[in-house]
Amino acid sequence: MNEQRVNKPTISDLAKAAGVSVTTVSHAFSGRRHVDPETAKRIQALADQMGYHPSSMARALRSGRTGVIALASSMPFAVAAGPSRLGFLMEIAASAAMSALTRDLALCLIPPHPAAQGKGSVGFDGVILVEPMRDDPLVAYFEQRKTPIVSIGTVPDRPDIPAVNIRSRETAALLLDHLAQQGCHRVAALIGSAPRTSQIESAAAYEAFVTRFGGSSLLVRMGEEEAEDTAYQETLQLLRANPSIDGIFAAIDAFASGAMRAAQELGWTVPDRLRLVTRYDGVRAKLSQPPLTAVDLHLPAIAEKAVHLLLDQIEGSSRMIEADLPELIVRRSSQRRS
Amino acid sequence: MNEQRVNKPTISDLAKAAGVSVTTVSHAFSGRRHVDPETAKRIQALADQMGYHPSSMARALRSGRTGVIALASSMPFAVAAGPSRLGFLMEIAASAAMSALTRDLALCLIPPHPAAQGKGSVGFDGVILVEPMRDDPLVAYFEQRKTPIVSIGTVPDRPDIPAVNIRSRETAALLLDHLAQQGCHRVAALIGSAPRTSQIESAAAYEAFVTRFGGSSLLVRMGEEEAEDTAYQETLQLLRANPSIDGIFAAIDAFASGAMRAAQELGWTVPDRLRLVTRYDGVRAKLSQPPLTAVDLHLPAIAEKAVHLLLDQIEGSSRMIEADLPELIVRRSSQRRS
DNA sequence: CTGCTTATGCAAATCGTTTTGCTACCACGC
DNA sequence: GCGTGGTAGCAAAACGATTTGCATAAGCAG
Repeated sequence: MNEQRVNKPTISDLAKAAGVSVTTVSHAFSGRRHVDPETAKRIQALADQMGYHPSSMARALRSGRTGVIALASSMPFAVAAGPSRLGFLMEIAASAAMSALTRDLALCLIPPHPAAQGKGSVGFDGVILVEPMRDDPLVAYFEQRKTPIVSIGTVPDRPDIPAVNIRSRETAALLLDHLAQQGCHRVAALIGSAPRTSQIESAAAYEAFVTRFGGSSLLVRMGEEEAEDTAYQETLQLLRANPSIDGIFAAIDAFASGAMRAAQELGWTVPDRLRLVTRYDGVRAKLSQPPLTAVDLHLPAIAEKAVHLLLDQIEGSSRMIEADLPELIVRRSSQRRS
Repeated sequence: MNEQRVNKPTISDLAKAAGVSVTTVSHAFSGRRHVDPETAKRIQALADQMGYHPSSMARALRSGRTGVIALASSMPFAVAAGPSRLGFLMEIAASAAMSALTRDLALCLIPPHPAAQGKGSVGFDGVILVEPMRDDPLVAYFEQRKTPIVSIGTVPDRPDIPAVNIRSRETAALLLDHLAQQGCHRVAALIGSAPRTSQIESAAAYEAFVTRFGGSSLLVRMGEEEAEDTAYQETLQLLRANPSIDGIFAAIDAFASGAMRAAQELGWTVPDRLRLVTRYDGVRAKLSQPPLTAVDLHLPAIAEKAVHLLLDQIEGSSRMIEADLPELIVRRSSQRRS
């Protein structure tokens, strides 16, 4: 009992070794109360020597914070693992992980695994939801567990949930205006059918664009699964039925890839016969042939804001944050003279 | 003190409500000891009604397990955040997160942030290292903290650290043999200079290939930062200096992208004039024009094995796991007749 | 009735911190 | 001698679960 285990030294081991009480050691580390600099130095040295690290679990229990936040998307990773939206989610994940770590938090990836429903043995201090849908079960789940939530992209119909507005309306407007400027007269839109704010606002921006510039609306809504193939099929139909189309706005980059394939198959050259633009400037946009005009959404900044907001949320205050304005990145796929 | 807080109900709240002791409640949940089915049912119902969830922190403290494992790569995310190896790492991350969750573990992403050196307030039960380098500081760090380690791709010079062998030698051999079969006589190799097993074994496989088929070695080693541009530059030089080259083996997909650009700029058509293959079958390989012949490394399976192995490791036993054999995916970039 | 087993439940110790009172002790001015 | 203030440090009570050892009761054979 009073032997030292092979295991990690505890605070009381350290206290004993230093000849002080555990309280003093604790204060020496946290600085919550003054301890004699001499003593503090001795404790520090001894701690290093013994390889003492305060137990995160004990600290968590006492403080009520695990120091872990979660990143969750309602889009099954299995779907995202096709190259579809993996890039988008993971770019956020990587940035959020960095932001979290600089605040001494760890970031957990939690896939919406069916088996994980009831379980989830780990407690999170908060969760960042990526582009949740209307009535997203993840929202319900975390609200029931009273876990603070921050959303990247507002939660449709839930203005009460703090979110980082990723400005999907502005993004869509940017792209559509660009197409108009490039001389497009008949622009179609490929938009996801899931009720996420980005898709809802993209659709709204498109409708506004159509009524402003005249012409009938050519909006195709489609599911996110098998996004590229679906978009391929739909675009084939769309272009055949509407030979006057000269521009396409794809609200998801995988849609753009599919549309590009369809256009090429029909012999519509991009950008001469058809201009094609998409929102997310990921690998797809960059590597496409020709490269796709897209929008820099400032994802790392958005992730950083989300972490920041979540921390506020955990500590009580709540508010909404606007992301930086998105910026257009013009590439060949939409330019007047190739 | 005896009032119920606005906060989460504890086990003793529940026990009081059910009219039993905390012990009984605990047993009812864990099943470590028999409790009357009647009582158990009542407790369950009450728990659901009150929204009781056992505190993960208390459980962690008692059991010594946080239920959190980490995924770390020594490749700065900042580098990976260019589209370079993001795909590779993140595909593993997504899969590992799923595997972890099915075992009731959470997976944390930990970027090698400079500021995170001394800190890291969260305790991990174990860590999965992705393709660590020789003398990787991450290895030293976690060894010092006595955190169980499992590596994806063996740690060079550290056969004692349990790892999932991702069979880089076989992967390289597969690709090189394919090139030979396609009629290549003079194959060059683009290989990363970081001392990771994948690169070391790729180089070895290449040298073996060269000595077997004759001809001189054309191996270019280059850094991982700015991978695509570096490869572009190096390939330009390489092709100009060696017009007889008819095949390139790129050990990193970003290298392949750069090489492709260089070839196209020099007017070497792929695959007619030059056949190009790479290891990782990610977005780059699939979206490249022409698409790249690559290898299915079975990353999800590898991630799953890593999690499994780590769990063994945490519980004591230790061993090495072989990944499934990699499989060639032939695409246009390397085929004899386009 | 005694002795033995099985079913059920409880009280208390434990995990490693943080935090709250409280006690010395010293020095100073009156 | 005595209050007053400041400094250093300690003991003990949380935090919320799990687990061990013990207690009670019932069932049953002898």
